[in-house]
Amino acid sequence: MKKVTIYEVAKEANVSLATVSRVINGSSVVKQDTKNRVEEAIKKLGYRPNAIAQGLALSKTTTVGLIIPATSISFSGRMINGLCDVAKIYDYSVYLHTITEGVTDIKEIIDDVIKDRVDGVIIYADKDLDESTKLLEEYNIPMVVMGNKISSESICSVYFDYRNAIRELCDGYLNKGVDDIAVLQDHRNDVVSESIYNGAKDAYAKHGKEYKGYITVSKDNRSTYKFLKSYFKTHKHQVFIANRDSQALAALNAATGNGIAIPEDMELVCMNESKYTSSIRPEISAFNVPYYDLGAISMRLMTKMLKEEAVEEKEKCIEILFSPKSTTKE
Amino acid sequence: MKKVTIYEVAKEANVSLATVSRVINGSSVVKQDTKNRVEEAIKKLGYRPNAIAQGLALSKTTTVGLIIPATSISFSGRMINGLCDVAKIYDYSVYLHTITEGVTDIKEIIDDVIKDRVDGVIIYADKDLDESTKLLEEYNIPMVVMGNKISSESICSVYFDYRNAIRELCDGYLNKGVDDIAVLQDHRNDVVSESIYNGAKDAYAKHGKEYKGYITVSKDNRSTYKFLKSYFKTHKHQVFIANRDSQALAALNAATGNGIAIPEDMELVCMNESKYTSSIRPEISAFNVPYYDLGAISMRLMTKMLKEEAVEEKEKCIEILFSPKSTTKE
DNA sequence: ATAATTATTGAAAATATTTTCATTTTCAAC
DNA sequence: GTTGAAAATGAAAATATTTTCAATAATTAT
Repeated sequence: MKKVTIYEVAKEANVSLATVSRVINGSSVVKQDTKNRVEEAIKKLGYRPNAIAQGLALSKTTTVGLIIPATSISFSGRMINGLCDVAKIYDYSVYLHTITEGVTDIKEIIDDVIKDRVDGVIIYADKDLDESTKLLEEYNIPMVVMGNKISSESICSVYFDYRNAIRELCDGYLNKGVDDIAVLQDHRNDVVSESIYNGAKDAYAKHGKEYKGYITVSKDNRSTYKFLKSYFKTHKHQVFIANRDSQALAALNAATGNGIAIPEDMELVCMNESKYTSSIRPEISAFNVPYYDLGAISMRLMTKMLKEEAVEEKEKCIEILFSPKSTTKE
Repeated sequence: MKKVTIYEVAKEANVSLATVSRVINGSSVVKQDTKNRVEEAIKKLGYRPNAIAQGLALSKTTTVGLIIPATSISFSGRMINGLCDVAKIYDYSVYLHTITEGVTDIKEIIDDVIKDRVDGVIIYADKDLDESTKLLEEYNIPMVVMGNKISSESICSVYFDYRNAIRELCDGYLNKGVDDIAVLQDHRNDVVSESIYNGAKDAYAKHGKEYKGYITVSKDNRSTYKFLKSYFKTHKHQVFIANRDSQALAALNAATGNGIAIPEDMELVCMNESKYTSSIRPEISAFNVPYYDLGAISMRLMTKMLKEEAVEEKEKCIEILFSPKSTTKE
C-alpha cells in the first residue's frame, strides 16, 4: 500500500537523500532550518526507516540471536525479560531460537543466525557448548554464554555462583554440628548440579570431612515424587536440598506424607526460589536466583562487545542470595 | 574477515549472479551440470546467503514478530516452543518483544516491528488489543492474536475454550447435586477470568440457578495464601476452582492448614495443569491446557496468511481437557 | 541441414539505505 | 568586494540479493 522511502522524503523536503539520512541519524552537520524541513516531511509522509536497507548499507543489523533450550524457558522467563528490556534500551532487536533436546540440530540454528546476519549471539548453556558454535567464532560473531563459565577471545559468560551459595549454606550447618545434608539432583549432568556438588564438597572439606550426601533421580517430576515417597520411608536427613522448585515441592509432599515434619524433623532448602516455593506451607527456605539480572547483564555485556566499549571482565559471576523462610511473613 | 557473496560464487563457478541466485532458490530451469558447478563453488567458498540482502530485494523478510507480556512467559514456555518449532519448519525467524505492564510502551514495539519489516506479527493478548496495533492493519501486516477471540480482515486468533471446559465441569457437579462451587480469580480482568466466569454462569443457568461463587483476590501469590488462610477459617466449599497453578498450591496449603481435607472435605481443581500441580500431594484435578499447540497453531496460521494459502477459519478455539487426579498414579 | 521451438543463461535494473568525496554556500576577515 | 575557511549539501558508489527481459544454446521437427 503506502510505501514511503527516504527518496520521497527528500523530494518533499527539497533536499538530497544524503541530507535526509543525516537527519535520521542525528548527524550534527545539518543546518537547523533544513533539519526542520526534513523532520516535517518525515512526519507528513509517515516515513519509517527500513532496518533491512540500513542493515545492508551498514553491514550491521543491530540484532542479536538468543538461543535457549525450550525446557529452560519456563523457569527463565525473567531472564528473557531482563535481556529484552536491556536490548530495547540499546535499540537492539532479538531473534529467538529454541532448542528441543534430542530434536533440534543446533547447527541449523547457527546457520540461521549467520544467515540473518545478527551482530551477536547470546546462548543459554548449562552444559558445555555445542561444537557448532565454533562457527560463530570463525565468523567473528561475539557471543555471550549465560549459565556457564566459558570464555575465550570472542566469548563472554555470565553465570550464578551456586557453588559459593551452597558452600556457605553447608558451612553454616556444619558449624552448628549439622552434618547430614542431602542434595537432590536430577541426572542432567549440568553445570548447576556440578557447582552444587562442588560447593558442598568444599564445605565438608573445610571441616575435614568427605561429602557423600548426593542423591540422584530422574528429571521427571512425577517419578521424583514417587522416588522420594519411598526414599523417605527408610531415609531421613537433617537438611535436604533440592535444586529446582518442583523438586522441592515433591520433597515437601513426600516427606510430610511419610510423617517427616518440615522443618522440625528435616530442613528443606530449595536452590531456586519461585512463586511456587513461596505459595506452599510449611514455608521452606530458598535461594533467590536473580534471573532477570542474568539476562540484563548478558545483554548489556553484548552491547559493550558490539560497540567495542571496554569489557572489564569477560566472566561475570552473579551472587545468589539466601532468603530464609521468614521473609514470607503471614 | 572472510565475506563470501554471490558474486564470488558466480566467478568461481563461471556463471552469472542470476544463475547462482537460481540455484540457491531451487529454480528448476537451471541445467544439472551448471547446478553442480555452482553447488560445488558454494561449498568450496563456504557461501551463505545474506537474509538482509534477500529481504531488501524481495521486500519480504520471512520473519515474524512475537509480542508477549513478560509475565506470560513463565507459564507459556511451551507456547513459545511450539511457535518456534513451527517457525523453523517454514523457515521463518522470530523476533521477540516483551511487554512489561505499566512500563513498556506498546507503540514503541509496533514501531520496532515495522522498522524491522517483519512479514507478520503474533501477539499474546489475554485482554483487549492495544490501540497501537491498529497501525499494523494500516500497514497491512497480518496478525495472529493468541489467547483472545479477536478477528478482522487481517487478524486471526487462536484461544482456549475455557468457557466450555468449566461449563462441563460445573454441569457435571450440578448433575450430582453439588452446587457450592467457588472460583478463585485474581483481579486481572483478563479474558480467561471472564470465560471461566461465563462458563460457570452457563452451567448454573442450565440448572435454573444463579452463579455467585466468584472470589477475587490480588494477583500476588503471597497475599493469595494469606487471603485464603483466613478465608478458609470461615468458609468452606464443596468444590474450589483455581485458575493458575500457583493459586491452586496456595489454596491447597491454606485449606489443609485449616483442617479442610482435600479432596474429602473439598475438591480442588486447577484450570492449568503443570509440573507443579502434578508434584504436590494430595493430588488435585486439573485441566490440561495445550500451550504448545497454541503456539504451533498460531504460527502455522501465520504461515498460511503469509503464503496466501486459504485460511479456512479465522478463529481457532482449542479444547482443553480435564485430566482427573487419577492420571498421576503413584 | 534448417527452421522452429524450447531450455538455459546473463545483463541490468530494482530494492532502501549510508557514506565518501566533491561541490556549493555562508560568513568572517581583510 | 575579494579571499579563505568552515559549514552545509548533493552525486554517486556501495551494500547483496532477486528478477525481468533479452540473448544464446540445445533440441526437435521438418
